[in-house]
Amino acid sequence: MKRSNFTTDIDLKGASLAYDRASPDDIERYAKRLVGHCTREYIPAEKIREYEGIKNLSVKGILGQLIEEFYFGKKPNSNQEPDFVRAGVELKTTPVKKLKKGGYSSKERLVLGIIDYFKMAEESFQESAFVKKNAKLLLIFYLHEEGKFFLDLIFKLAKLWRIDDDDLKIIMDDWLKIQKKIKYGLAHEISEGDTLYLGACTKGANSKTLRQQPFSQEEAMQRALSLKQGFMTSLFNRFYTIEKRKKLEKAEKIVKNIGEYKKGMTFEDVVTKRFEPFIGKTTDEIHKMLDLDINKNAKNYYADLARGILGVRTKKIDEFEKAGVKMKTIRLGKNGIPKEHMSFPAFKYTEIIKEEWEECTLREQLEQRFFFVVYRYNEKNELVLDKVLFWTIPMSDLEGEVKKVWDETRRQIERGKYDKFPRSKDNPVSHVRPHAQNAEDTFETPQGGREMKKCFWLNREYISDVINLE
DNA sequence: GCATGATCATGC
DNA sequence: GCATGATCATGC
Repeated sequence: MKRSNFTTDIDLKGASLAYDRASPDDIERYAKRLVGHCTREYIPAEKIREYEGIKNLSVKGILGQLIEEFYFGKKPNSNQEPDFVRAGVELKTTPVKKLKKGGYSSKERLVLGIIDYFKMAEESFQESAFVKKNAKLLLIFYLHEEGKFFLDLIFKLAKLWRIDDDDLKIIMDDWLKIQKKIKYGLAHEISEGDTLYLGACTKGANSKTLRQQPFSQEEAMQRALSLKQGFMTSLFNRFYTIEKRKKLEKAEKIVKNIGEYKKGMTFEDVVTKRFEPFIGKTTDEIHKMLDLDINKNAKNYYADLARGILGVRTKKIDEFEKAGVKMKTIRLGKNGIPKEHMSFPAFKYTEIIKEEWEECTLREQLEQRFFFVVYRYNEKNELVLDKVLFWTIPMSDLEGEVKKVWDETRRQIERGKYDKFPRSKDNPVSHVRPHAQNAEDTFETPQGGREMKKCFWLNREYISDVINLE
C-alpha cells in the first residue's frame, strides 16, 4: 500500500488537465501517469472511509467513476456524448488478471452501452450512437488481484485506442449482424456468440430485464454492445508488450490485408472460401497440395491441416483469439454421425455450485462461436474434408436442455451423488462424463472428499444434427 | 454398435 | 504439472 504517496490534493486535477480544451493525446498523456498507482492515491479521505465502511461492496463501475471525477476532475455522465466531449474521447476502466502460466488476460468483456433496439434499427453504422460514443476509447487497465481492496488495485496501462482498419471491418459486420436481427424482429434471439469482436451481452440487474423491440411483440432481454473478452486480451497484450518491449506471443492473421474482402464478403465468408478448393479431398491429398511440414501421427493433425488451409503457421489464429471463436475438428463415421462426443474443460465441484446460471462458466463456453472443420470417412475408409461451418448454439437449446443438465449436475453435487450425473441417454443435447488424466486426477468436493474430474459434453447426435441441418 | 468410463497427447 | 482437446477401452 502506498500510503506515503497520498494525494487528495485538488491541484492534481485542476492544474494538470483542462479537459474541456484537451486534445485526445493530452488526455492520453495525462492518463499514463496513473500507471503504477492506485485509486486510493487520488480520492478524498472521506470517500475512502465511506467505502471501507461498506460490507460486500459491489465494485463494478465505481473505479471508473472515481477516476473520472477525482483524477480527471469531471463529473461522470452517462449520456450519448463521449466523456470528453470536445476531444471525443470515451473513458473506460477495465480489469486484467495475471495468468498462472504467465502473461495477462482481460478479466471481462468491455461493456460499451445498452442497446436501444428502436434506435439501432434505424441507424447507419457510421452515424450510430455506438460509433459516436466509442470512436476513441481511452482504455485504462488495472490489475485485478483476488482479495485486494479495490482502491488499492494498481493501474497497468493507459492507452488511447482508435479502431484499426482491419478490426473495423469485422466490428462493423458484427454491428450490422446485430442490427439485422432487430430488423427481422428477432432481438430476443440475439446471442453473444452470433458475432466476432463486438458482442451483444446480456445486461441488467438480474440478466432478466426485458425490453420492447420494434418489429415483434416478443420482449427481448436487455443487451449491451461490448468488446469481447478475447478481443480485450489481445488489445492489452498488444499495447503492453509494445510498452514493455516484450515479445508478443505469436498469432498470425488469416486475412492479411483488407483487400481480400471482396464485395459484400464478411470475415466468415473469406474463411469458408479458403476451404472450398479442398472439399472432397482426402487428408493425404490436402497435405500434399499444401506441401505442409506437419506430423501425420500427432493428435492435432487434422487441426494442423485446417490451419494449413487457412494459411496460418502459428498455433493461435489472431482473429479467432480476438473473437473467441473455437475451432473444432470433427470426424464423421460413414453414417454421418461424429465418432466422438465433444468435450469441454473440467468443472470444479466446489465452484459450480456457487455459480448463477446467467453468468456461469458453461454458459460462457457455449455462447462462444464455433468453427467446425468436418472430415468424413468415405467408402474406401479414407478421411475426406466434408464441410466447414460457423455455429452458435441456439438460445432455446442453451436455456432449455443445457440448463436442465447444468441444474441437475449441481443438484447431484449438492446431494453428494457423484455417480448420478446426467448421462448421454438422459438428455438430447448434453451430458456429464469423466475428463481426467486417470482415476487419481481429482477435484475436491463440497463434502470434503475428492472425485475424478468431470466435464460437460455435447452429445454427438446433437452435433450431428447441427452439421447436417446447416 | 453404443453408452459410459477412462485415459492419451500436446503445449504452455 | 496441469489444462485442454481428443480419443481409446470395455462391457452390455
